[in-house]
Amino acid sequence: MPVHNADIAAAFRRLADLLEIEGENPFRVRAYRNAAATVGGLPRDAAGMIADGADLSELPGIGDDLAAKIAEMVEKGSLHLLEEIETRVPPGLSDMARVPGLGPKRVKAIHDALGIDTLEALERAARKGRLRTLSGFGAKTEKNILDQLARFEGVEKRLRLIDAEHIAEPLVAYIRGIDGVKQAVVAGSYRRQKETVGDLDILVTAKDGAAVIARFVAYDEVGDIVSKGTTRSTVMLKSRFQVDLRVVPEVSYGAALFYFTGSKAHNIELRKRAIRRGWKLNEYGLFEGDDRIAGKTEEEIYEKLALPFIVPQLRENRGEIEAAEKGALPDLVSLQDIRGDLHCHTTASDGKYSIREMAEAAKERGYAYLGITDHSKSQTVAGGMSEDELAAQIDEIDALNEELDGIRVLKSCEVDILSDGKLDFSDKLLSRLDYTVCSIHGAFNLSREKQTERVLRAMDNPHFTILGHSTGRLINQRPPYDIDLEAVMDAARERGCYLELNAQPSRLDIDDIHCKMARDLGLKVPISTDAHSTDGLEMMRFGIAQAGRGWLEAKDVLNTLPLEKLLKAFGR
DNA sequence: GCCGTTTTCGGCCCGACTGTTTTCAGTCG
Repeated sequence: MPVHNADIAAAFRRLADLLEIEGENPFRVRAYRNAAATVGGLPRDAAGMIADGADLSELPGIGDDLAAKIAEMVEKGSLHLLEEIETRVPPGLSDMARVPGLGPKRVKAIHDALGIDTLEALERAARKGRLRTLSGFGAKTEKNILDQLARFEGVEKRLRLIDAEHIAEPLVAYIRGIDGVKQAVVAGSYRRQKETVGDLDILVTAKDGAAVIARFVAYDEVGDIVSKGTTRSTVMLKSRFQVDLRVVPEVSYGAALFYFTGSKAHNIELRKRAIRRGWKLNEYGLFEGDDRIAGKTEEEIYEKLALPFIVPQLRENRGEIEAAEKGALPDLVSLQDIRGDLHCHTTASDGKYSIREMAEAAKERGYAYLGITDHSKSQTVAGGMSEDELAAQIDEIDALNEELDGIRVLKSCEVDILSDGKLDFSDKLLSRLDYTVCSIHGAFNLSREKQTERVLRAMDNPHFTILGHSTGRLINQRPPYDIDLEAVMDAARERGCYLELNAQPSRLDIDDIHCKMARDLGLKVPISTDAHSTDGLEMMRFGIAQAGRGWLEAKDVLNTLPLEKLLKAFGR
């Protein structure tokens, strides 16, 4: 069974958990966690890199030992050290360590004293009041553990960025209305525009932190107050979504914004950079001894550290600091660069509006073109068109283009890729289109080899242009199907095809890491909304956010091209 | 386990809050 980066990262994370419970050197533990992040964020499968003779020890945080362990995983599909530790440390302990409030030390103490190694046994012991007999544990800790166990299931899910916005916007508006609040902004993964957000980190500047926090915890939606100090507070909303608030003085705004935006890995790199210069960087500023030499803005912190400003989307320690040093940071694509949308639906299949209405909405957004991509005949549940209906739609679009001014409607179709790799319409009909978006809507469970083969075969069809939502994942609902996107991208480049970045907040497919892979391969990425209504065109901004996280510049995005060049790129 | 502008050993990011202590350990972000 081929081993993928996610498997290697999971093994390293598990190893780190178990080593930590064993009381191993915390820096060794951190090395495994860092390595998990590095491998998980690689634009290519480590297996392929090794096959190509790459030296993985050149990767940041990967030395000879970890490179050898990655090779071992790739070769054998398992890790000897992990198996060995699992014979000493019961696997249930790593589950216990995931209970909020329980860390490696407490888990070890509970296991050593009471022999507990499952969540069930932990709950029984807490109910019987056995935990409080341990030194360092009291009645309150025991109750907290019980409370956490009660809500343990179903809590872990991260919210889609769009859902987080719906919580954050009214909350920030409320905080801005509190007396004495100067600035209030959401930092964290929300500001980095990650596809999902685990909690909200809100930064406030004000003189009297305690007063602000008193009002914050009184917000209507607050369920439980987890902690409440004079500078920070954590609450759990009634929706079980966590919000952290931090109050700092205005002079520290930039430093705090930097600190709470993260990512943690990016922050640590910059702190080390400060240390090398004999300084200290924390959420209050950049300090030389007791003197604050920067901190009011993020820009001055980067400047002092001899770096150009790095936008939040790039702050993942995935090469952005090295790029900044070399003056090679990407100038990220923005909404203003987009000239049109290449994937949307109308009443001809499962959309809500006519072609004309969609085209007018696109024109209002300042677009020069809009591709109409209704479903093909196999998509019966989504009102897929018959051959005759698509033929009629082609004529309708030709006539409409005669009438419309300032926007060109492109003739296309979201054509099903059948399970054998054939396309769902005849070549003769497809040849009348400006381009196609070809998508998988069924047979998700094929093996990686078969699924990849299926798409490559479809791509052999000369009328194949864009692969729609390339992995089929639905965030928090459905995992991606197993497919070798690297092979697909290579094939797409050879054949003049493209992989879509679907901007739907539940899809964002391809993801940031694969966007970067496409960029590295020189493969332009179309960013499309898959809109089923005029409002749906608005989702473009989520695609732009994901593209930025994948380092895409305007030149890397297909639909920044003006109409003539776009048609040329389609071979028309 | 990694790494080098104090470079092959001896460091490794930094601070707030809670609960248990009575000066601090554990956890979290």
